[in-house]
Amino acid sequence: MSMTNNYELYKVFYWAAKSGSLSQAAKSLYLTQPSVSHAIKQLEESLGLTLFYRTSKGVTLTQEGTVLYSYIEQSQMLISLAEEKMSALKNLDSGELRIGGSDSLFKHYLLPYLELFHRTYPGIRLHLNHGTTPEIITFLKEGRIDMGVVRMPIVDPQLAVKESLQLQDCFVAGAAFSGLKDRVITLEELLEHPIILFSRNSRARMAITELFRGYGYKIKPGIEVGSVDLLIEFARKGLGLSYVAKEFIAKELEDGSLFEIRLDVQLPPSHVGIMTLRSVPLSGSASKFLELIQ
Amino acid sequence: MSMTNNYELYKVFYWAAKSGSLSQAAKSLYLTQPSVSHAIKQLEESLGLTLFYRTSKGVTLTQEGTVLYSYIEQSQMLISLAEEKMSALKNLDSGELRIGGSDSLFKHYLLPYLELFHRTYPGIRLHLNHGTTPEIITFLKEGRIDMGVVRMPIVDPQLAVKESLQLQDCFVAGAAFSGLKDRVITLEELLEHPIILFSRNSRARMAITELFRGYGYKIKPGIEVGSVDLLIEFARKGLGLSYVAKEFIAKELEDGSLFEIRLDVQLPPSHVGIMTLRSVPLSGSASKFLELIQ
DNA sequence: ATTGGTCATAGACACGATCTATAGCTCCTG
DNA sequence: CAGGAGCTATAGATCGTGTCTATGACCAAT
Repeated sequence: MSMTNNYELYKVFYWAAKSGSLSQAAKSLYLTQPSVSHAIKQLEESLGLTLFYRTSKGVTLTQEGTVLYSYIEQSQMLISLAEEKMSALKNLDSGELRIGGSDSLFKHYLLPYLELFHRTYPGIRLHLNHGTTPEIITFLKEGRIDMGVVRMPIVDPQLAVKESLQLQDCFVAGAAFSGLKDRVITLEELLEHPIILFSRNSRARMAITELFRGYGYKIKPGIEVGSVDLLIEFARKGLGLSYVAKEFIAKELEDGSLFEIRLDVQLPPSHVGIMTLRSVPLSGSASKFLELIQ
Repeated sequence: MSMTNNYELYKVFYWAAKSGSLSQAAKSLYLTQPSVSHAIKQLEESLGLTLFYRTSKGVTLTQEGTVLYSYIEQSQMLISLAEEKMSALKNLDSGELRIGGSDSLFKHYLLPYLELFHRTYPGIRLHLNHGTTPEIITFLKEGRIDMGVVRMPIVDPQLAVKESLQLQDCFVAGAAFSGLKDRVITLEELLEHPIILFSRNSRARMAITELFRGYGYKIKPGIEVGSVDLLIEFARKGLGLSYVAKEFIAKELEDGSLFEIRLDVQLPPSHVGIMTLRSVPLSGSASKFLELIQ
């Protein structure tokens, strides 16, 4: 579709026009002067126009050459900017990292890594998209995020999932239920108390519902909340027993504002996985972040 | 100074990104698919980044590729515009023609040619710069005009001058001097009447002064004017005898509002020359106009 | 399973970009 | 005025590389 079959000629033209000398242009381009002379001639022939006045002290643009230069100069600038930008992207001086996940995982798991990453590569813009697991998967497949951080298990042939963290969920309570402290509680007894669970469509919620059903019980929360922070807060205020990953409440267990309820059954651990699209290479920033996490 | 040694790769990249298919790009560029595949690979390697996701139904840009595309697209657009513009310049659909000369020559000599030229090439912008002969020569040497139209003789080794029109200067008068009609007048008698001449620094003025001096007379105008139109107008109003090229007053001679004064000496013809810079190729529009003039 | 599309790879070839060498020109200098 | 130092243009040889053909691997749809 283009009339000139070699854009290289424009590069030569640009340098020749810019420096006003074919010899100078040759130096800038690491070519010899005859090469440049020839290139310009080729360009002139292919356009059917004379672009330069040749004098014994260099070259100057003709009317037509001046017009051409005004376009080519900008075009070269853009390429030059593009190359700078690409170099920045390569060195992770620029770019973006888009992660999907739940707020709780961001806050309680990824936060320190994100901090470190941001300090190491301050030029990379971080985009944190929160959503449910299916939403995250959709985002990923649409290319709107680079990776997703969700609870396992994930079964999807398009996704590469790497298990990265094991969580031990448990029931916890605050001072209001101190009668349950230091004892082993049965599921039956547990269910006599108000239960605080994560909202219905979450992975963790489905897992615990399933678990109780396996033992022949139906778990029915008194309170449903949308964030781990509220699970913790409500338990502390004595509104009920929260079901939450032990790793997320290390501080509260430490200072005694919450205690773990020991059950007569073993609650299964859950896993956090990092999903990426199997078929698609990672961006520079994404692969660097993955590296950093492990 | 540039990191990528071949801008051709960007062209290939552009078409591949634009069409989302290496095969398609190959068709657009009149290449084979492996060539395109290889070119993209080369570009990716030289940038150190992956630009495309390859799938079995084409390619799509990666994050980095998208960034690159945003620059390259514009760059290609500019080149494409440049090529269009160059084509227009070549076909004289666009461009400019800058002529230097005196108002009188524009009006009485060039006007019909300018009209024809403008009708033939309406896209060409005409710039008419008037000035004295030395000014015109300066303009020409500075590259501010493409050609100059002035009275001969011009002696300047840098200039190519083509004689294009012979003018016969003569003295004319209007009805007020009808006593001079149908007679042969001597120079002496002529000088008894008020004379209207062009302003002092003009070629025509210098020529006539010189001529009279050769005959031993000193010509001293009663009125000096700055344009041929005023020469004509003042003569018609009877303010004196104007010295003017016969070719410029064809209409007035025809309708009888002016008549030529016959002298006992032969007034030398003068010539109009078209000057161009000897060392410098003409612009497309300029050479076309020269062609048209002859 | 077959077909038709995609992109990737390998290896051969030929064209053309680039080089060296030289010439012509203009300007400047001793 | 001769000679030198710039500049660009030209000619011809050479080497590199861009391009091709042929083929493979993969995927999706029939």
